[in-house]
Amino acid sequence: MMETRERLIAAALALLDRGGPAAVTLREVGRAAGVSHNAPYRHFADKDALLAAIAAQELKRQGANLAGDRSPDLRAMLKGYVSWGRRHPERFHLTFGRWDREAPELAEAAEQAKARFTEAVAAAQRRGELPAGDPERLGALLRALAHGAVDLALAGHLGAAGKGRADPEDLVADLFAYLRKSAEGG
Amino acid sequence: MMETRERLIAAALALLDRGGPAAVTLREVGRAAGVSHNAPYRHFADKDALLAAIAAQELKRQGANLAGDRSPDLRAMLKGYVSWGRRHPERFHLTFGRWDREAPELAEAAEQAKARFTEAVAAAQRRGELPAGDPERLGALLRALAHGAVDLALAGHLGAAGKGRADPEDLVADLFAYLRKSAEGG
DNA sequence: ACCTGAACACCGTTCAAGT
DNA sequence: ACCTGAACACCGTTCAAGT
Repeated sequence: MMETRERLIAAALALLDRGGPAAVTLREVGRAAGVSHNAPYRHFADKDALLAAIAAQELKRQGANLAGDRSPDLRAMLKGYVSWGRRHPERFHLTFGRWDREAPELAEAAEQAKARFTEAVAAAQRRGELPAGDPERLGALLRALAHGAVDLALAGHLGAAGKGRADPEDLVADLFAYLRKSAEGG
Repeated sequence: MMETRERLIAAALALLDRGGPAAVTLREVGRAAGVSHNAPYRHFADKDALLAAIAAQELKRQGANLAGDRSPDLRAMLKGYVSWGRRHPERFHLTFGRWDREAPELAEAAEQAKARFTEAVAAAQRRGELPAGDPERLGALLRALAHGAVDLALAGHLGAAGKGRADPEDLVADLFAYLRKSAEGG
């Protein structure tokens, strides 16, 4: 039997996916977890803390998916990020939205993910696929593009299907091509 | 004297800036506008429609700011977008967040802004500052980067001040540099 | 055409109390 | 240590009624 805390998180995650943070009512969470509507307060400070726990769990799962590979490929990491965001819009917005201090475990998970990503950028630079320079800053460029492309696509601001249509995957590939060309040209 | 509808939008905008969409309660909006808490329903279908009206107004204002210049500079447009987003986080999230059908005037304002931007991209291409190719797709790359950089910065995911720190403005400048180099190299 | 007061169903949160 | 039922203040929305 799952612990109450885990059941609460699982129930909240299902509600989040269905209708966003507004649909995550503690009453519905409690009902789905088989407890009263204020039992969550024994496990989380408030509703925001419950949502922060979901975000931390998503961040850790993404890290775990990549932990299998000894040195994960940069393109694979970005592809995974993009496809996860498009598959789970509400988790994407929650996880990479604003957290005011909230849970320290969230900040730690984010820091680890960033470090892994920066390492993959440095590896790609060594292979000559990316231009030289501070890998953290180049990594920020790649993360910002992937994040923005997914966010705009989810909001429908990237253009409808047809002529000028560009998927987030296309934009990431475009940026890689420009960066590689820039690296060779130097 | 402002029309009631305008006073409602102005009051809602002030509340949005202070505390996000959750702080925009129709009761508070009505109080600030000097009407009852359900008078807004005479002007907007519901709370979401009121928020959509704010988003449309912001989009139009951004367009009006650029309308002064006959052929607005691409860098200036992106700089304006970034600084607006950083100055008004709640408006940024609302305006470029998800709208489900909502108001048609919103989609129209967004379409106009995109067209103006694509034109500026094409002009920069003619000047040789950007590589050749579909201007709409290259524009999507630039918009996605600027949008993602602002969003990550607002959420605190771009790194704290210090070593690897990169502001959205820095990332936009980096991308321009890579693209120019890529254009020259070809 | 625009506005109001009362009412309804819902929500986050607190609290005294139970095991 | 964990959970419950009742209660409080708040919210979006509807409705009958007013000018």
